[in-house]
Amino acid sequence: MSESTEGSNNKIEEAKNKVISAIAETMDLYGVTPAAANLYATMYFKDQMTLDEMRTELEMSKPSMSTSVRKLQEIEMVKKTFTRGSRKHTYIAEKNFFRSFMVFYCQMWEREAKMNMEAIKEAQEDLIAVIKDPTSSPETVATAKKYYDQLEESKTYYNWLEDLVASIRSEKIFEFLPKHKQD
Amino acid sequence: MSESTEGSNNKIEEAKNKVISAIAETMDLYGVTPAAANLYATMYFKDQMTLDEMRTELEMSKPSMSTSVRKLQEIEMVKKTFTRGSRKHTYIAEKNFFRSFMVFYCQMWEREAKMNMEAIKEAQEDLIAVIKDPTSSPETVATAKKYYDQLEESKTYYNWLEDLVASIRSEKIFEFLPKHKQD
DNA sequence: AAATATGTTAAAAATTTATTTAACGTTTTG
DNA sequence: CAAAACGTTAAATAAATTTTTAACATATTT
Repeated sequence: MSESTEGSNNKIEEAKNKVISAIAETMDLYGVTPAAANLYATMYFKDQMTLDEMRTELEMSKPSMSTSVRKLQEIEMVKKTFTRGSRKHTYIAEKNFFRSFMVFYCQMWEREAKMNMEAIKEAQEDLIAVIKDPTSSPETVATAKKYYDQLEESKTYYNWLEDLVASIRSEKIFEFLPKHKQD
Repeated sequence: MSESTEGSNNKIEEAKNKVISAIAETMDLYGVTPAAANLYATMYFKDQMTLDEMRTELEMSKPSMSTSVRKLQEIEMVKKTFTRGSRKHTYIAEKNFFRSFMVFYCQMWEREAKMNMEAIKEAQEDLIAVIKDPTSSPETVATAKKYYDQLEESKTYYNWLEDLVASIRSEKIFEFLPKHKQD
């Protein structure tokens, strides 16, 4: 290879590294480990990778790569692919950020809505019992009512969150907010 | 206080605790410390609190409360209020989850879009230089073009994220996805 | 002005999380 | 069937984060 083409190749690596760093840094905030974040960002520029390639490329241990790739599969940012002829498992990165967004946030929000709604329902049942209890003092009943109403009010938010999830899953959101190029 | 009203009050505490636990647990995933998560969830059922009340209620150190409350102020889930007559600072929790959602995600997504767009722009400049460089081999040029196109494609996503942020900030999103009760 | 109240910063300790090394279980190859 | 390849699990180490204790700065009261 000529020396100047080697320079061009280095420049390509440099360009990739800038994007890899940025992706990995923002992924940190998504609750994945640095290893997983770096791994995904690296795979974003690869067609497919095996565990051994991962650990060579990132200079990390194999179990670390194994764990990271599993976590990435959970949030569907990486898929396992069958490669005939190879004993090694091969993995590819999901390169469509829209799909990653969908899976990640829908999972997260659904969990949040479900958990909190469950707790709210139980709490409201308790509060109703207090309100109906004839031995509760008027102040106690008033307090129970206040909290009941506050919780009732908050349901609006969780309903909305669930609607948001549904509109993303069904892709209806893209009718309201279309995908487009430019900038 | 009669014994049965005391029981009712305990029941109210129990009801609150269920919701506090659920909120705190989901907040963990939002990148705040357990102390901050518990603090917010506790404040959600209070009118206002001082640092000393916080540490009494959560049985934690004052610096921990001080740090937590500052973090919560950053993401605008807590505001400082002026209470005349009191030397102590008083804080109130933002109880409108819609507003918390807006501030938190808009901050997060804007940061992500900005950071990654910046990196993409720089990377694309590098890649164009490689493509234009007459000493680059045809394969190198092809590779550079491939990455350039991949990055160009991904811009669509970041543009969309920014549109999403704008539609949340302007509240236009609620025309598409209205807030409503029921369930 | 001294003593107290309030909140923050800095250093230390404790806890949690991430990563690695080592061991293990399968499967495959020679 | 023994040896090697591959991946995972478990225990140990390393690193990072969270929380606390202690010291400090500022303002307020007496």
